[in-house]
Amino acid sequence: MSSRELGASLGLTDAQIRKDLALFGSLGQSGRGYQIVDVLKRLRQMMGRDQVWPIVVVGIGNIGRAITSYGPFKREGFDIVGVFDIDSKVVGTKSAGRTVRAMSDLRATIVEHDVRLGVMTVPKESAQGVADELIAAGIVGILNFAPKRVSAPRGVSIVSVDFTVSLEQLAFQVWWTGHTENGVDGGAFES
Amino acid sequence: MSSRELGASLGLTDAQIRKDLALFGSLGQSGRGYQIVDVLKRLRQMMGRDQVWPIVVVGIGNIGRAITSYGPFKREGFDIVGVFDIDSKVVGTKSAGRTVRAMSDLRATIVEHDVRLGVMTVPKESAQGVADELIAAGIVGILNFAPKRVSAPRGVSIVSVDFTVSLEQLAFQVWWTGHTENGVDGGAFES
DNA sequence: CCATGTGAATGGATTCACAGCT
DNA sequence: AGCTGTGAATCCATTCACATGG
Repeated sequence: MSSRELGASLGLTDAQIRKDLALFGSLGQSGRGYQIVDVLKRLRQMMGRDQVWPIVVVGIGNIGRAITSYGPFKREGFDIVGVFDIDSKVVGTKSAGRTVRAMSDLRATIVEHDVRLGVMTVPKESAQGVADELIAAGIVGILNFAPKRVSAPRGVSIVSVDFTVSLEQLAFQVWWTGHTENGVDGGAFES
Repeated sequence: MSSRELGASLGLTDAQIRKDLALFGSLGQSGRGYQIVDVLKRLRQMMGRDQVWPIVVVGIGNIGRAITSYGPFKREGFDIVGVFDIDSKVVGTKSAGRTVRAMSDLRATIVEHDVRLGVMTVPKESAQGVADELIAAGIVGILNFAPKRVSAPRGVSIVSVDFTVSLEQLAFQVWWTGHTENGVDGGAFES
């Protein structure tokens, strides 16, 4: 596939594609374009995406259940090795086939599976406390769904998902489109 | 508050803050800084965020329920005026105090409340179909939670939330941090 | 001939630095 | 003095354009 084709399907110019890919070495063949399967493999290797990441999910409310039953994670190399909740009424029940365990089991699971990533779907009141527990147990990356900033020591990454921000982004695009008759350039991920 | 303080708390330079705010007019006072409450009010007005957006939610599974019970939407000016599902077993039940309605009621609700935004939390198989229904009923912005690209005609905005992307972002940050001993600059939304 | 990889040119955004206001 | 708003300088990403390789 040529950089032109690749770019067209991603909404980028051919030069952009070449410049970016060239950063990772000479992945194409002059006159022939890119062997995309090989390129993907190379990129995945070089960006640490050729491994399976074990993850834990803490907080089995609506979002927690949605996460545990979310198929695409597996295919993208994420393996849920434990789901946890504080609430003793929830502990012992099943979520997407997995038994919910008590927080007291957290550390053992993390150590056993060498887990580095945790998904946190808890109420905002518990967010910082649970984050601290995760970090104390050895987690170095947290995907946070609570609408609350969580602080963590250097060396621990936090990525937050805030539905409100996404909805605001959408409202702005709609407003702007109606306001100017010009669409918003959503970039590569517009749809 | 001065541009320096504002910048520090957002991870930006003072010059950046001043340049950006100046785009919207002279919102600060020389020698005194910015009156943030006023500035926020001005910005909200100028960016169409001083109105309440009625929204509908389609698909009352785990994510749909999470959305309907998500408090911050209300505070940020989004008002859920209807929740819908295809499944007749779900129709008539309650989600966060709201009765789930049949898809046949969708258009009437949208017209009645002049709804322009829809949140779509349906399986990926139904995503395009439901999107088409929403658009046909007059929706011009869709927040899509299905792990599937949805196409829409010009003039309709789509914002997709893909948990996998967020988790990949996190995994990359963690990997990069461990790989280089340098943290990743997460920008303004790092935590 | 076709398409990459890459220096050079371009353009837009960030930073500098300071006149002017409080 | 403290701080804004803004031209000028600087930086950096994108685009251009072409020498080189298949």
